Amino acid sequence: MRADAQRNYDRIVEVAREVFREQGYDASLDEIAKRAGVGPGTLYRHFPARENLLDAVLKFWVDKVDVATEKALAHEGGDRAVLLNWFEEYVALISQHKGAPAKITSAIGNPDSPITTKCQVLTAANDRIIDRLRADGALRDEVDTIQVCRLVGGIATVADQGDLDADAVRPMLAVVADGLLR
Amino acid sequence: MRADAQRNYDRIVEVAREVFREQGYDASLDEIAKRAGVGPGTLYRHFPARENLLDAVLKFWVDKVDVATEKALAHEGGDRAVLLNWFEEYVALISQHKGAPAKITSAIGNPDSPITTKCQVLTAANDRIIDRLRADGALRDEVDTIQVCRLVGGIATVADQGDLDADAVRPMLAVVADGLLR
DNA sequence: CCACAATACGGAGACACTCTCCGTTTAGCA
DNA sequence: TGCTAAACGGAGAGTGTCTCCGTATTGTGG
Repeated sequence: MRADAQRNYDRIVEVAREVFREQGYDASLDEIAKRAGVGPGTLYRHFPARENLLDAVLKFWVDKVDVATEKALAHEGGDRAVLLNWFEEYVALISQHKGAPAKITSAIGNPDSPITTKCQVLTAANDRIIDRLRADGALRDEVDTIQVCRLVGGIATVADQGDLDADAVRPMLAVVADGLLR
Repeated sequence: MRADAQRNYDRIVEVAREVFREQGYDASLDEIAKRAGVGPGTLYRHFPARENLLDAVLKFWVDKVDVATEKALAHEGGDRAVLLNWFEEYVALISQHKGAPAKITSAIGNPDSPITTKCQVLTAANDRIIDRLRADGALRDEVDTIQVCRLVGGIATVADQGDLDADAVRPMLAVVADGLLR
């Protein structure tokens, strides 16, 4: 990639991260272009669809997922506490900005999505937690990773769109956890 | 209301019901106006916000909710079967058109929403099912109606946005049911 | 160091949607 | 039938998406 192109690409992603956080995932792309000091044509050449921009914005976020997974695996307490703690982390991870939980969750299990690699990171993280709990014999047999991602993602989506706080979310996560544990 | 106003109102609702079903809840309101043979001004005078139109579209739907509730209460089988059967009905009820599960679920518990009366119908229906199961001593103590609506609504939202079919939804509903039952 | 592809830029503008304002029309009553 | 309150409807302003193409920049080979 040419040096000026790289510069613009990086600048757009940086600005998009900021604007998505401020205004949510529905923010105007033309405004992002303007704030980044480029024309709309430049933005759309680098990111043909909004989701491609989201994918780029989530680049460093992958590391956060890994850190959170490690922390969850190292969590003190019983299986239920581990699972609940992870669910809260998971919700926080996919709720970085308004509209993100829905976008991410609906992309899970869809290999054609521009953010499919990010979804794989998430499902892999869930796999690790689930494997650990399964090794303890704590989970029901039919538990499936993608289903878990969707269940918790659904709660995150509802919380995002209905402006619910953590106290309203926790008991819902507990229901799902209890439905998964033996 | 003047007779011509009533005529236009009814016609708009009728067309909206059709268009929402065809194109989802995000359909163009100007197109609905055009198809109904009225100017956009007329549509917006009757329905200042999109949600007001949704509210009107859902008028007869209330009866369906009541019928479905009766059927669920009369369901043969144990408590788990009753609950699962109701959840499937519930998902179907709020998934009449694309985008509806999210809109309805995020309005639950929000008295300022234009569709708040419709949400009350839904929560009342859930109350009846929950009361019945609670009378059997089948539910955990901390179960709360609004939480149940949100949990199942979250699944419906994810299914709607990710184009999941009933076979993918059922096991997720089962997890929630198991988390609610003793 | 320069010329010249190849690459990238950017903004004008087409298109779509939302929503309002206000001049015109119509219903229904006296 | 005539009058007034109610309702209509469409032009158009505002906003956002996305493309096309003339212009500008980069970096390489001579």
